[in-house]
Amino acid sequence: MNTPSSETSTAATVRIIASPQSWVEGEAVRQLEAVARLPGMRLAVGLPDLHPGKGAPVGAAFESEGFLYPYLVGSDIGCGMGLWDVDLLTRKAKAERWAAKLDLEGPWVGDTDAVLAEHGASSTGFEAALGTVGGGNHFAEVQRVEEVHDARVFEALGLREERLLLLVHSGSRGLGEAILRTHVDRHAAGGLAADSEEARAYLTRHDGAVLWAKANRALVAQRALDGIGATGRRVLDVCHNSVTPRHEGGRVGWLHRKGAAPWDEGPVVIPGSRGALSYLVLPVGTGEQSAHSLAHGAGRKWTRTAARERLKERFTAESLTRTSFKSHVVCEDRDLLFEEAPPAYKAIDRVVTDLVDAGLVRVVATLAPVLTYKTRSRASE
DNA sequence: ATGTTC
Repeated sequence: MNTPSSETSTAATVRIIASPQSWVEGEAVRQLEAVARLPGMRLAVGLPDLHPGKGAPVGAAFESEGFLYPYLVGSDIGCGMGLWDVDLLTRKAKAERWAAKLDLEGPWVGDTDAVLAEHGASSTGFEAALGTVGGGNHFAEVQRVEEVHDARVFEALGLREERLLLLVHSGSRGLGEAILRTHVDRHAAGGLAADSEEARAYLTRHDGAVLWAKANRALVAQRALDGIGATGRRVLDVCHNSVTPRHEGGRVGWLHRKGAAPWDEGPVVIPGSRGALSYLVLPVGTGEQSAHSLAHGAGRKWTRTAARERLKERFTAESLTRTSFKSHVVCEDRDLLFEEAPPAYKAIDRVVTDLVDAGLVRVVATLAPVLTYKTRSRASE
């Protein structure tokens, strides 16, 4: 038998950061292992919200060398979470009134070029979607502070227990999808040599989409704040779908995040389902074991189809527009309401506990939903 | 996830 060496050992390290209590679907693990066998792959990490995706798993981070993989980033390049401190007291919240009126559908009427420029982004031809949350698991949510666990960090962020917050989950809409399609048409799920012209071209468009998505979250926030008659200050904004270079010891590693929040960009919010707490956490430790990444949410437990089938038997659509927190959900797409219902997701407290136990984060505060905006009916457009 | 299913 040959002595193992770096030359003969090509498989990446596979690591799943989840306690036995955190249920992870077998298919997600198989997908993680398949990604680990791709050329150049060094490390494949599943976070506790790991679940199956289209070919590659979601809730995962991958480090490669020499090759990068647009397919692993997926179509929603730049997707992420932004948190705003709202200049309004929680006791002044008018959730029911806001739920009846708030409307973020349709193109935003204003100077989109100026909004993009503010965020270092430029026009792409997809500006009709700028300022819209999109579909799937995207949302804009007004939240209140449930409990402060680390007052020092909470106050250092300029936050106040009695004030509302706004969390926006959205991405690059049709732009990222178009960028991935260009790649997939030619290479399918195959990667690109990192030093190739095609890789440079992809990364240029990718970086543009990351900035565009950040601008999009800011405009969604502005529209939502206008809708509730408030102003806000952005506290944080992190991307969980991207590929970025990491320079270590003269080598360049490519860090792919697919539904994985950054460990190395300060505090992040890890949202639960739309009927659960969200966690404001501070990354701690070294981040090495988790590829400098964190869980990005609760993680889907049931497929969209399974959620529709199971939950339509148990709940009326009307009942799902209110939550156990007495918060309101604006979701006039009936199927989406069932697909995104809380039972379709894993328990967020377990996911966050796993991150705490792994020495990756400290909980700063928990945030409870007041009003979740998913979508108004298309008929109103 | 998606100017989706003109």
